[in-house]
Formats: sequence, structure tokens, C-alpha cells
Amino acid sequence: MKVTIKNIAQLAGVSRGTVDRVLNNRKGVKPDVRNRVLSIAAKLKYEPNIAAKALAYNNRPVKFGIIMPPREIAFFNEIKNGIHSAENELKDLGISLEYRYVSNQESSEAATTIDEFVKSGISGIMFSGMDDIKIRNQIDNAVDEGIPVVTFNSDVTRCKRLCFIGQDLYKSGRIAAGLMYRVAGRNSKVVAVTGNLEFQAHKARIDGFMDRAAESGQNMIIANVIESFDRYEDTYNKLSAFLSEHSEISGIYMATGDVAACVKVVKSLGLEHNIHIICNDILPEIVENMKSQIIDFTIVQNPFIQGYKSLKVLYEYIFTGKNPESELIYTDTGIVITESL
Amino acid sequence: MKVTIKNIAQLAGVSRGTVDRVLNNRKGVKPDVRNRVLSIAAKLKYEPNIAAKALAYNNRPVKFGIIMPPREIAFFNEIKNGIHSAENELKDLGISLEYRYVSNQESSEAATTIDEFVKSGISGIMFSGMDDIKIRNQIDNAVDEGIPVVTFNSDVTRCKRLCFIGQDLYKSGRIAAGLMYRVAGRNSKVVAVTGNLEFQAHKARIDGFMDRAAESGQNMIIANVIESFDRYEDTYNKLSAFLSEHSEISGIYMATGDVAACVKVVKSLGLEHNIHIICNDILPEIVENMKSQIIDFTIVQNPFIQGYKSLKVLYEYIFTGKNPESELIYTDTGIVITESL
DNA sequence: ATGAAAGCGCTAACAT
DNA sequence: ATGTTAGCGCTTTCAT
Repeated sequence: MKVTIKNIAQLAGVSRGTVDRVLNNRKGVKPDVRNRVLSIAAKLKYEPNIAAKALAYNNRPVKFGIIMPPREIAFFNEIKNGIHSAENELKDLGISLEYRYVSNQESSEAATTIDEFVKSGISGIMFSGMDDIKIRNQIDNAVDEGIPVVTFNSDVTRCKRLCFIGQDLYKSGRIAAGLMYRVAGRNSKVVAVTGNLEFQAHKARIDGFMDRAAESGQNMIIANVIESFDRYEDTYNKLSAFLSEHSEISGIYMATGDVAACVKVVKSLGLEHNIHIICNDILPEIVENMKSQIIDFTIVQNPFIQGYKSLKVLYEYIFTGKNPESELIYTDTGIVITESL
Repeated sequence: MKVTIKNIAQLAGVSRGTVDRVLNNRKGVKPDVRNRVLSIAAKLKYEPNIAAKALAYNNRPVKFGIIMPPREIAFFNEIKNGIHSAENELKDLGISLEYRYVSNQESSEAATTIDEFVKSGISGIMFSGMDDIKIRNQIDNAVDEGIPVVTFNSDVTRCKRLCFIGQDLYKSGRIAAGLMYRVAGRNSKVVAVTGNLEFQAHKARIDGFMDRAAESGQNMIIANVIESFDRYEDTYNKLSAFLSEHSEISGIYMATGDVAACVKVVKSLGLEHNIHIICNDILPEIVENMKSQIIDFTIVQNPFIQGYKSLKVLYEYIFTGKNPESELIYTDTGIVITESL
């Protein structure tokens, strides 16, 4: 039989209003009454009815703030689609959303935005941006004020966020290695391109790639790891220089970096049929080059689910008090070939 | 501004009770009143508030019936997990579930079960079973009685079901071809194993495989399509006979059939390192043989989402009147390698 | 055939 | 500090 605040009120000998105060941590209840109510609720395994809650909240919906990089980044569109999908499911359940698009090149704008949200009395925050000290501090501040924060797509480490929802970078590197030895074959020599090995997020993919290469027993040699610093030119120049001198290379893992630059190098050297390329995510230039069979595989991270799940987790936390299943929620790491599209 | 039945009632000059009768197709309303209410609702784009609806339904939850094959089939556990997950989200929203496990070897049990559900006054049905005339008729009967039916995992064709939610078999065949030419290489010769080419569901994968092989420009030759009739022995014997005589084969696509039998043949002929195997789904024997690198890829169909989405679609249809996005809802076709696990 | 009113579980404004 | 009450939008019983 389901337990309601009415039941609890009777057993505790108080009114429903008081039970509501206790259960929602509102002030103005004597400690002993509060404890009595709390212990009864726990014993009865009380769980709030979300439909009733939503209906009561109807007029003043609970507002969540969403902070992410500017919309032009195509990748984030899929995340937004996921958020919209969750919003649609929850639209009658008493929530409203507010978006803020801030730079992910410098942190102060994002930090300020978090602060503004907190001061405006928001109930929860979804955040995707830099892993930076200013932001870390603002997140901690929000959490200290009782406002849960979920990071998505790209984590902010060592802070009090409720959880992170995104991809497992290390695993995506391992998968890249698995695919590479399958297509490039035993004893092949390959090269990997990353952004900056000093960034943990960039290094994780390379670590996964190298670890799995070593474990696999396929004797796949990683001849070089090129740092592109996320610049087209670095990718182009360094890759071009290296491949020109190493004709034995039969695979490129584009962990991070400009895939168009990579493709251009390969074509200019006439290596389309000798080199296998594996990259990440689904961008227009990647789709195009998969269709023409110059890119073999791309590894994806399910951005739709990242958006969808982030909102759901926040909602669940606020409305039912349930903590997420884990502090790190990884979305499935998928493999895509041209036939998948 | 959101529209409620109260608004409609005022504009139509009737009571909220009458509006409710109209909107839920209950009888006892004069045709002209009904039309008036209906047109006002349409003009105002009325959408019911599901929280309110759920709360009102609280005592007599809407019951959905679920018919699927016996639980021992591991594959269906993931589907059930998906259903449970959706159920959990909807648990306060006025639904209850009833499961029936019936044979998928013969159709009369399933047909009878549908009929029982209909007679018991159920509100909607999720069905997975044979594509058979008896079942088709019972589904049509249910729908005629106003009970929506969603088929999942395996479709029942040419009937009045609301929609089918499951995998795109043809596409999974195309993906298998794409993977195969990547690992087996240009000009390779491969063999495919299916169940029974007379079954549309079995044939679809083979069609996809062959179509893509032809299109790809890789000159991959499909040397044989073996029918296993879903028997271990047929798979073992036919494959063994064929491979013994054709040492040039470098790939096996197990579209349907016993993967353990296939692995055994390959091992007994000592071909582990010369033949690439691609199969479907994640079964214990497949996982085991992927780990030991004898199976290269397995193609998966996201059973969790199949279960989750089926229930959600049924719920949406009943509670908000929304039709599913499409009559055929395909879940993502994924690619899994040992590194993905 | 239609209206009026109670009630689903919870919140919040108002009393005390 | 605590109780009382109205109300969220919809369904359903009971009148008429």
C-alpha cells in the first residue's frame, strides 16, 4: 500500500502541513517533531507522488538552468535534442528551463553565469564547459547553497557536482585500437593525433589506445603521437611531414584534431587506399569522407542521451530525492561506419 | 497560456463533466454539444495535463498487458530491463503492468492471451511473438475494440497495430557487409549463414548483406548462403562441409544460426586466424569468443530501448492521445567489438 | 443528457 | 511552531 503524507501526519500526530515542512526541509519545525516525522517516513518507506507534486507546483514551476557553449557547434545540437525530448516528457510535471550560451574558451563568463543563476533562485543547474578553478569554485558555491549541479559532455573535476554524464574517453581510445588492428592487421605501424597531452581529456583517449594496443597481442606499433593543439595547421604540417618520411604507416587514429586536415594530407600523398583512418564524432566532413570510404570508422558518444539523461537525473533528484546511480555516468561508446548512416 | 477543461467548459457553456465525457469519448452527450466542445478544444489546441490525469486515475490505474516469449531467453531480459525502467518513471502516473509469457513456437497460446486481455478490459497491449494469421486476427480484433497494440522486437505484419518497435534487419545486413569487406579485404570470398530464406525476417538481413556487398565496389564475393533452419546440426554440418572444400573463404556472416556451432567448425578446421566472423546480438558464447578474438564483430539492436520505448509509446498514446512518430520505429543498430564490453 | 461536487497527494497562503 | 484550507486539472459518482 502506498504511503502518503496524510498517513505520516496521523501517525506522528501532526498536521499534513508540518509533514510537508519536514519532508522538504523547510524551517519552522521543532527538532523533536522533525525527527519523529522523519523516522516514521523512513520506516514506512515514504516516496512522494510525483504527479501530485507536479500538480501542486503547477503555478510556480521548478526552474532549471542550462549552461553550454554557443549553439553553432553542431555537436551540441544533438545534446539539445536530447534535452528537449526529456523536457517534453516532463512538461506537465512542473519544470521550466532556461538556457545560457557561454564561451568555452575562457572561464569567467561561465563562472558569472552560474553565480547569476544561483542568485536568481534557480533549483538546479546543468553545466558543460571548461574544467577550471573559477568554475569549480562557483559550482561548489552553488552546491553549498543547496543547488545541485550536473556536468555533461565535458566534466568539471574535483568539485561538488552531483554527477557527470558523458563519454568514457579512455574506453573510446581502447575501441579505436581494437578497430585499428582489425583493419590495419597484425604488425602494422600506425600514428595517433591528439590535441594536447597535458590535458587529461586528450590524454585519456591516447592512453586507452596505447594500453589496448599493448594488451591485444597484435604487435601494432604506435610509431608517433602527434600533438595538434587543436589547430588545422599543426595537424596538417606535422602529419604531412611524418607520413612523407614513413611510408610504412597504415593507420591514423585522429583522437582529437582536424579531420579535414588529416584527409587532405592523406589525399595529397596519394595514400587513400593504403591508410586506414579512425576518428570521433559525426561531423559533416567526417560523414562525407566516410561515404567516399576514406575514413573507415568513427567513434561516437551518444550526445542525445547525454542531454536527455542530464535533465532526467536533475529532475529525479529534485522531485524524488533520488541520487544518480553513479557519480560518473558514461553514455555508450558506439562505432559507426558509412553503412550505419 | 495553457488550456484546461475548465476554459473549454466555460466557452462551450457546459460543465466540466461534459467536457470530460466528450474528450474521452464517453457516451451520453448530444451530438451537437459534442461537436461544439470538440471544435473549441481543437481551436484552443487543448492538451490534457498528464499530472492531473495521473492523480485522478490514482485509484484505478490504467493497466497494460505485455505478451512475450518465456523469460529464459537472455535477450529478453534486456528488453524487460527497459520496460522496468519506463515503468519506474511512470509509476506515479497511473499505470500498472501485467506480464504473460507465451510460446513463440506456436501461435494459439499467444492468440488466446490477447483475447483474454481484451475481455479483461485492459487498456493497451505490448506484443512480441510470431507473425501469424491467428495472431494478426486477434490483434485486429483488439484494435477494433479500441485497445492499441504495439509490437516489439519482432513484428506482426499486415495488422492494425499502432506501431512496431525493433531493429532494422535489412540495415544490420548492410552493416555486416561493411564490416566484412573492411576486415576481409578487397576481392575476398565469404559465406553467409541464415535460418530460412522463406522467412522475411531472415531474408532481410541477407538481402542487406548482399545489396551492400554489390554496391560497395569492393568485389566481395558471397560464395554461399547456407540455411541452418535454426538447428545446431545444420549449421555445423553444412558449414563444415562447405569450408572444407573452399579454403579460400575468409569470412563468415552468421546472420542467423548457432554461433557456437560456427566457432566449433572454424576451430576444428584450424582456421581461427584466417577467417573473420561477424554475428548478431550479445550472448554468452559470443562474448566468450569475442574475448578470444575469434569473433570480430557482433551487431546489436539495443533491446533495452525496445522495451523502454514500447511502453512509453503506449503510455503517450493513451494519456495524451499522441500517435507514435512513425509506424515503424527502428532502434539504433550498433557495432560491438571486444573492446566495447 | 447534463450539472454539481468530492477527491486524487501535495504545496502554500493564511490563521492561530 | 503548527494547524487549516484552498487549489492544481482531471475523473467519477451522485443528482437532476
